[in-house]
Amino acid sequence: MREQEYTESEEKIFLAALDVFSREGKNGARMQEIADRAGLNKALIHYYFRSKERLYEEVFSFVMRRYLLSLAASLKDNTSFEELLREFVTRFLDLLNEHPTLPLFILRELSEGAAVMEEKIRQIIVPSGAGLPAVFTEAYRAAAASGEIRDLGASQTLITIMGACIYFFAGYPVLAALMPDIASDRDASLQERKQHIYDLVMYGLKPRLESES
Amino acid sequence: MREQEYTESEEKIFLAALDVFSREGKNGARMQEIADRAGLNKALIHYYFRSKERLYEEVFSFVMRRYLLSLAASLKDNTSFEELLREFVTRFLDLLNEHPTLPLFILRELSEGAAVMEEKIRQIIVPSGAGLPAVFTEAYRAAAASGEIRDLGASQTLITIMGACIYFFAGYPVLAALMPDIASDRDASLQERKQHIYDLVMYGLKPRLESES
DNA sequence: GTCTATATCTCGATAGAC
DNA sequence: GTCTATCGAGATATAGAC
Repeated sequence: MREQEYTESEEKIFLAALDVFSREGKNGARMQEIADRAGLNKALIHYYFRSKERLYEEVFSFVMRRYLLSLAASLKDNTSFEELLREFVTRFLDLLNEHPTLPLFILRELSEGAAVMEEKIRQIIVPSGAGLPAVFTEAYRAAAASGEIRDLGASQTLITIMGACIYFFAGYPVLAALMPDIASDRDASLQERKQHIYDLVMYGLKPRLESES
Repeated sequence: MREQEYTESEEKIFLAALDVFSREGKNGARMQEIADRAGLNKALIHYYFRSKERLYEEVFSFVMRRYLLSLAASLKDNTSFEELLREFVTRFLDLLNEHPTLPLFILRELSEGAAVMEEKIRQIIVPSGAGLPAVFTEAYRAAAASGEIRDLGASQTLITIMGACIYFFAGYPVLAALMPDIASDRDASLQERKQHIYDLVMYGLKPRLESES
């Protein structure tokens, strides 16, 4: 929520919780493990955060906000759609690589919380992320209007780009098991991935002269 | 595992477990809820499946196998890469739409199980899914060799396609909160999605004549 | 095979000393 | 603020009657 006003112990707990919740999920996480990892005891967690539920909420809000703000930031200050796309893909993949558990952490919460959390989700997502699709959509429409790209729908395109980025991390265990070339050098595959997504999407959006279907 | 040799009660339990585990995850699921939903009692679950862990494993294996086999099936018997792509996207999205909890169910397990499950994962994935990337890769390489498409890497392209399909479902709560146009008509968005992915990818892969960058 | 009743245990939460 | 010790809810798992 704030993290500025945190005392030293509070922050130790928060960081430990971030770590444990990311790996184990809300239900899988154990207060004891969080305490151990923080180098403190369980009682202190309750002293500062009252309950597991509240601690989790604070961690989730923080993660979600960081995630959306980071995405939104990478969309600002680009001169062309082409530059925006390259910047977005590069920075998004770098962000995910720094925090590989991040996408599943968020997605899992959304599926488990479903109905109950829906309202809370909106409270977090909309303020932090409002800039995200707006900036992208605006840039997309401008580029489409000027003829720089085809209009396949801004939202649909953004979903495709994000999915293409996220799935590399979220689905990595499956991918690695199925594709030896990906498993053999993860870092190289990730770098290739930046170029691949940018290339495929940009090429797919650019109008072509009168030729094939 | 088999489901053929199941008795009637066994199958009731299995189906109830499939339902509950899909919605709640391994840790969130309660044996009591599975028993209630099966119209039986907890003791019987242990009689047939011994423990929650074993029951979960059987459900997970089944889901994973069905998922991979279904994907692999949609790749067979296509005459051109273009047809294969259209068929794959359409059938994959239909599969996910029928089982919207499926992607997160699998992804969650992979993240939680991580190190421990890695070996078991391979035992399930590789046999069931071996055909998947192989068939795609072969078709991709043939099309690339004949000049029908550009060679951006078969694995990278497959990851992009799968990610673009899966994220619509896995990330739906975020997407719906951020994009009013998606939220307003989910079914229509899903149908658009089929066309969008096919169009963007196919157009992005097709070589163009000498023109712009 | 199926049930009820219960044992056993894990974990979140609290009490209370310091 | 921080700790140890412990409670009590709720979950998995088992015993044993039918």
